[in-house]
Order: sequence, then structure tokens, then C-alpha cells
Amino acid sequence: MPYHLIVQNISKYIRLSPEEEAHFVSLLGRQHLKKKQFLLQEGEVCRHSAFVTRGCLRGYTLDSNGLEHILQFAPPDWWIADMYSLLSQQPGTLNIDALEDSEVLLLSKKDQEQLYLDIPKFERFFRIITENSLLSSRQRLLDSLSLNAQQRYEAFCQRYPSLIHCLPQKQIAAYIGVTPEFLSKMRAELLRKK
Amino acid sequence: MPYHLIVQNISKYIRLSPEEEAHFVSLLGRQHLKKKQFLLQEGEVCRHSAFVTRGCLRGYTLDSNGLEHILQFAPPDWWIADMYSLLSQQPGTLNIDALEDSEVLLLSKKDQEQLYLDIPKFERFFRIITENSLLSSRQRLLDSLSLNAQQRYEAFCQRYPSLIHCLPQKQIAAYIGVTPEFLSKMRAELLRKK
DNA sequence: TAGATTTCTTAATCTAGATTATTGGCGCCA
DNA sequence: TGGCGCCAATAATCTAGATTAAGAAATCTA
Repeated sequence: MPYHLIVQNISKYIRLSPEEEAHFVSLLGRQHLKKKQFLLQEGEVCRHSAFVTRGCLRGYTLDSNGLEHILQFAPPDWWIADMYSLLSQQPGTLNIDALEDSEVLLLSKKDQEQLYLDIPKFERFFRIITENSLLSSRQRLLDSLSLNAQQRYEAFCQRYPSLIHCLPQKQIAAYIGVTPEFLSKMRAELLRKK
Repeated sequence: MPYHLIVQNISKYIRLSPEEEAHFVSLLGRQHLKKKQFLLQEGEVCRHSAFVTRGCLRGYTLDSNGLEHILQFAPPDWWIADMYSLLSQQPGTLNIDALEDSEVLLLSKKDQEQLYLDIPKFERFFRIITENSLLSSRQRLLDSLSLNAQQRYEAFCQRYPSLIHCLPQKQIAAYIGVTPEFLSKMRAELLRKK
């Protein structure tokens, strides 16, 4: 059963009766993704929120030069979606793919809207996780405005300690906003200091 | 009466009965701010959400070199707070001050929590405005990762057309993340092209 | 197992934007 | 009326990080 993780995730913020819990779980789809497989591609309309139960996904965009800019990594116990596209139901700009073989649970936009009406506690749940996302997004924006590349790398290491070793460096470089060459140089300098 | 603006803001997302509306309005405090006056300073605990009815506020942090980094401008009809501090009730890092003489309506954290219990529709309201904040925060993060200074300036002009003329250039420079000197140079180049 | 593909490193060169300094304009107010 | 403080413009110099290139190492694939 891959459901205990999501049930536990929700119970951090709201308390569901067994029936409510069963109803919620019945709405969830399940999808396996192979490494490099897309959950969502630029230009598509995002129709689901995804909750990761295994593996690791990433959300990124391509700029006009074809460079990848990573908005978010999603290891297990995290939610991921193209929020803009999900909310507006317009074609989005986010690509979401799997960095390794992964499994996600899917909640459709339609079911989510209905859930707000059937079990209003879910308004609270999604309000709180949206607040948390907002906090981390703002913190990252501040980091990108006020820290240099080395400080951003250190911040990344603190925030995602589990990912440093399992992720290829070019992914980390794209996340902190430098070229892989420059990250390599920084790492060499950090090593030399110790 | 400064209340019609906030009532109208809320009615975009939820429908309140006259009694609910009156109750909500009765919770609001009112504060006038002179130009340069602080609503909140670094190190304080943020105890209110503020809704701007007149003037313009800004939220910014100071980095280790004393440089200002502007997270948000808040013209009338916008909400502003140090979300991190408001949610955690820990001392925050945000400074919020008035760029011109302004008026805000204040909703205390305590009243906001109680409002969620008394009128659950407010869960929905704040979920939606938090979602919208998240969208704009992510978009700005992407801009800062993928656009150069000139493109960020153009994006700013599109997003805050009303502010371009009433704000001193150093505020705009701090927002888009360049020095005032460089903004001046870019503006000169843009003029030359036309 | 070889060959192909991707990842990481190092190094030389280049550039967007920072830093520092100087100037002039403009409002403020004693 | 003049002096003071703030703001914007310009220009010279400097630097963090990009770009380009090339080789070594690791991983995939047949």
C-alpha cells in the first residue's frame, strides 16, 4: 500500500474520520514513472496535483536559450504540480519529470474542487501547504537576490542534504543557478579549504 | 469609510452574509503611516496581516552588506505581512515601511485564526490569495533565474505599470536586483533605441 | 567488450553588471 | 539666499560567473 505516507502527510494538519480518509484515498490515481519519464510537459494543461511516494521528481522550465531552470525537486512526501496551469487550466510552462524510477499519487483538479465542498477541512489542509510552499518560494527568491553562488550552494546543501549525493551535479547547478563548470570550480575550492 | 475596498476584495472569492461582513469588519484595526514610517521591523514578531487602502508599502530585507532587497510592493488592494514571522510567531527578517503616506487595515493573527473557525469560508479566501501569492512568487523566482537585467526591468514595467512613475528609481533597481547606476544605464540605452 | 553517451574537471577567455567617483539638478528650510 | 541632502546620470575600472574547449572518468548499450 503506498497510501500510508499521504494519509500521514495530511494528518499533520487536519484530522479525518475513517470514512473521510477512505473517501479521499478512493479519489487517488497511481502512476509509476521511469527515470527521465515526463509527468507533465510544457504546453500541456496540468490536470492533477501529484504526491510523490517513491523516487524523486523535478519541476523545471526552459528559457529562450534552452537552459533548464529548476523550480523544485520533489522527493517522497512532497507535492508537485504546475500551479499556474492547474489553477488557470491554461497550457503551462513547467516540465515535470522523474530523476529516478518513481511513484506518484494523483488527485485531479476536479476531485480536489469537489473535496473542498464535501470535506471543508481540505480547504484548511491545502491552505496550510500552500502557505508553506509560499514561505519556501520567498526564501529561495531572497537567497537568489542576496547570496552569491557559493552561499546558495551551501544553502542548498543544508536544505536538501539527502539529495546532494543522489543527484547529478548538473541538476544541482541548474537549481542554484550556475553552470555545471562553475559549480565544479566552487566544489574544488571548498575541498581545498578543508 | 475605508472598508469598501477590502469588502470588495473579499467578495471576489467568497460570498458573505451582511452579518458575516459586519463581523469581519469589526475585527479590523486601522493605521495611518507617514512616508518612511515602519509597519514592521526586522527582529519583531509579525502579529497582523495588513491590507493597503491608500498609499504604497514595501517589504524588504537587508543582506549582510546592508543592501536592500525588495520582496514586494503593496499598492492599494494588496495584502502584506512577514509571512514567515506571522505563521511561526518567531522574530522575522522583513522590514515593511511606507513609500508615501499610507493607510492600512489590520487583521490580527488571533482574529484570523478565530475567523477560520467561525466562518470557514475564510479558509477558502485565504487559500486562494495564498495560491495567487505563490504563483507570483514563483514567477518572479523564474524571472530572476532566467532573465537578464533588461528583461527583468521590462517584466517589472508590465507587472507594475502604475508604480514606474511614482517610485524613485533606486526602489525599482532594488526590486529587479541591480544597482541604481546600472538601471540608469539600461534606461538610457532603451531611450536611445526609440 | 567495445564503443557511445553522459558526467565531471580544468583552464583560458570573455562579459554583464558591480563598484567607485564625479557631476548637475532639484526641493527643503533656516 | 545659500547651503544641505537626496536623486539621477555618466564614465572608468573591476570581478563573479559565463562561455568555450578539451580531456578523463563513469555509465549505458549492444
